[in-house]
Amino acid sequence: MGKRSTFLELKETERAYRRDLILDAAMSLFAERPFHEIGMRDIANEAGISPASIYRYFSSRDDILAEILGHEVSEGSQRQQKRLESGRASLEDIAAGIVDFFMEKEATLQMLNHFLLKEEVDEEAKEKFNSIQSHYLQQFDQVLEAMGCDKDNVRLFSRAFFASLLGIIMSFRNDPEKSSEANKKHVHRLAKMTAIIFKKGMP
Amino acid sequence: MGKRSTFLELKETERAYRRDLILDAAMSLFAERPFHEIGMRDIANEAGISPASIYRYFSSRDDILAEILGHEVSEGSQRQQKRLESGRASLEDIAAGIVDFFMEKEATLQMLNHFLLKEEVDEEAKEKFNSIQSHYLQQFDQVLEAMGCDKDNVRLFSRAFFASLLGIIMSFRNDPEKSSEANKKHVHRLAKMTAIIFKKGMP
DNA sequence: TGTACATCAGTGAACGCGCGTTCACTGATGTAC
DNA sequence: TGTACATCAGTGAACGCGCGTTCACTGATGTAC
Repeated sequence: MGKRSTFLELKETERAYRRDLILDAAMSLFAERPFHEIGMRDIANEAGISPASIYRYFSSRDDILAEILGHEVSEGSQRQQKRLESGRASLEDIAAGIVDFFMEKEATLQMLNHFLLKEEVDEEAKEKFNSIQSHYLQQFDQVLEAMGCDKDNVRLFSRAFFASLLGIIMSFRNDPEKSSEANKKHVHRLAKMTAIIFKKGMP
Repeated sequence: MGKRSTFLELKETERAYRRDLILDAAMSLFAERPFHEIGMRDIANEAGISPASIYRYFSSRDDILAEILGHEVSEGSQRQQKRLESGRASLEDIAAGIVDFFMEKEATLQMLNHFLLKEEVDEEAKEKFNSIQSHYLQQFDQVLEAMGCDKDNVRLFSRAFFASLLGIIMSFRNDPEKSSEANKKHVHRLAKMTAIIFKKGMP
């Protein structure tokens, strides 16, 4: 049985590896273009396989989106941790990090939005998204605790703060009357101000 | 020439009236169902005309959306003004009003989002949206000024505040693990807390 | 060593549906002379 | 009073396209005996 399980494991490893190849292909596309424009055929093409093959590894498009969002969020989380450990991390820095993250990853923002707004997402993907969200928010609680927020009230506070930043990014990231540089600056300014305000009001 | 212009005016009035009928039909649909589910055929049907006819009055679906959003926003604005004039209007009350407004009008929230996120909107609709947005934000500046916000710094502050509320509503309005009542309560709590924090930090 | 069978990655082509928009046309009403 | 013409609301049907997903199949690899 030892040998047999090794074979099986190998198979699973290979399978997981191919799965990742598809995800990588998709992620590299999403890094370039808005996510509405990227279909299963594009992903398949980029990965060098046929569209039908994707469904051997993922149950739906939303499933892929959720998976990618998970990757991105966990990457963002790690950056946040590092910033925290490096010491230089006021609430403003945290906010600036979040802004940078999303301004750099338009597709990720759109995916987040997709799951926050759409209702006919398939169950599997929806659950993945919920778990990503609650996982991240919990981690964010800890970040704020580490910044000195009162432990008993951190939950509400951190959710309000995070969602506020998200709203600011979504609302002002793309004002067509300004250049993209100017927009970035504007969002940063708003985020900084908000961070300062929240810091003053931190429980 | 007096008579002729009267005829023309009459015609235009009738035309505007028919236009409004279409908008009313659309609005009553959007009040019931999420806006992704409502197509031109549905609107035409509700208005009792053919889909093709709609294009005699509107240049595109986005055009209708922008128009409706305009109506809704101006209604919301009026409510806000009344609340302000009635005296009972702390920053918390303003926030609660905004939350109520959007929680009651899911489709409006989705339209707002649609214009904030999509990029291939036709020019006419885009311009309408921009004008609605900047108009509302300006009005919101005045509201905050009336609450005692420093005139020189009100712009940034009011934008940050409004976008924060929007982010909170979008993020937590629809947590599938809670009932819709519980979600509403949760959003209200977050909004209230945010309002208090912003009040403390008001320039 | 050989044969029958199971498993599974991979695929080209098609399914199915939705949906915004346009086309070519009809019919009613008003205008010019 | 009548005729020719312009204007415009309104329409049924079709266009055109996108796109997620499934189907029926092939081919390679491993397993059982």
